[in-house]
Amino acid sequence: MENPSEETPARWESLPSWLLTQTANHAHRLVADGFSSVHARGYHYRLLATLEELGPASQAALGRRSGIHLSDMVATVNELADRKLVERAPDPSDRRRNIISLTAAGTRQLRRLEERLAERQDELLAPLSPEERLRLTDLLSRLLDHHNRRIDTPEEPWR
Amino acid sequence: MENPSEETPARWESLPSWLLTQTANHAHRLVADGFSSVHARGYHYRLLATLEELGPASQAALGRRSGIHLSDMVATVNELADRKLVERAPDPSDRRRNIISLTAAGTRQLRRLEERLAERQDELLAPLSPEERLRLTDLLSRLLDHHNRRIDTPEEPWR
DNA sequence: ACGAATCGTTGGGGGCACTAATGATTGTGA
DNA sequence: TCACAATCATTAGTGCCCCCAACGATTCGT
Repeated sequence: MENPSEETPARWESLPSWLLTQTANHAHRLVADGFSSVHARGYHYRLLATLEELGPASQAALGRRSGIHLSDMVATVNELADRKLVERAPDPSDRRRNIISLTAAGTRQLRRLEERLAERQDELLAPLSPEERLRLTDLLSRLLDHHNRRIDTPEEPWR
Repeated sequence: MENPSEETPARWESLPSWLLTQTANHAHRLVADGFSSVHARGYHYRLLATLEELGPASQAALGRRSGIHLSDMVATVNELADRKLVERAPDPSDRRRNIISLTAAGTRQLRRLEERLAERQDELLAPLSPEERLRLTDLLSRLLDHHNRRIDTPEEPWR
């Protein structure tokens, strides 16, 4: 029969979905590690970065741009606001909304997070040559684009 | 590492760690979706597949092989045993151990899960040509190998 | 025979993604 | 203009995967 010993690769271990999710686990571990060294996690970075990109905006707008679910936005803003990295103020022109804005401390924190993030990219791709890194990011970008489109799909089926 | 200049997507969206984790999210969604159509999740598949590969084995052995944490093994085995997909019996030769074995129904379930899994691989890689798929899996495999080695710490420095 | 290691189990936690329901507010169109 | 629809913030909860600490019971190594 087979080799019943230890180093045989399980069947699923060559499946693209497995390779992808497991490699992503490592990536996540690396990045989360860097983030945790400044007491942050992914959502914090995503929110701060989106805030810098958009400028002051409502939680809903930030959620749409950053991919953070509206209901997770609340806690994320709370956490950042507690640490004065972000400010939450009512929108006078639309009383349903809060306007979230970046503080100076928030900007500094964002810079730190970007540093940690950049450091880890190299660690993540360590075994690949520069050309291979480009190929990988290209392939992944295309996959991601494809699946994002399949999900966003603003409905237009009529006309 | 170039400057993507105009029409900047959010800065982080071109980072390898982002591409990887987000693509993995799509992969996970696809697969989990297939699994859930037969009332299963990733751990169930991994356990059943490992069980078929190893034959009856202890929970610890199955955990090591499948990458499922020992403490998660308990619940996973419980869930599968409740549905008679797996059997848990004491090991007479080592009373610390349980011997887990696959039932006929478990094998049938495994076949179903493998079907769902295979179906989704194609969906996942849809936008890529056959050559590109090979390149992607090759690159990912190398990344995964690299990071797995850095973590496993195979104990052998000793005699 | 002793301490060290292993096994199963319990009971947590963190992070990310997601759903449902609610009250408040704003918009829209008939 | 007024009823209805849509949006916003919030709360409360789920699911999945990964991980940690501690425990009693058992077996192993020396």
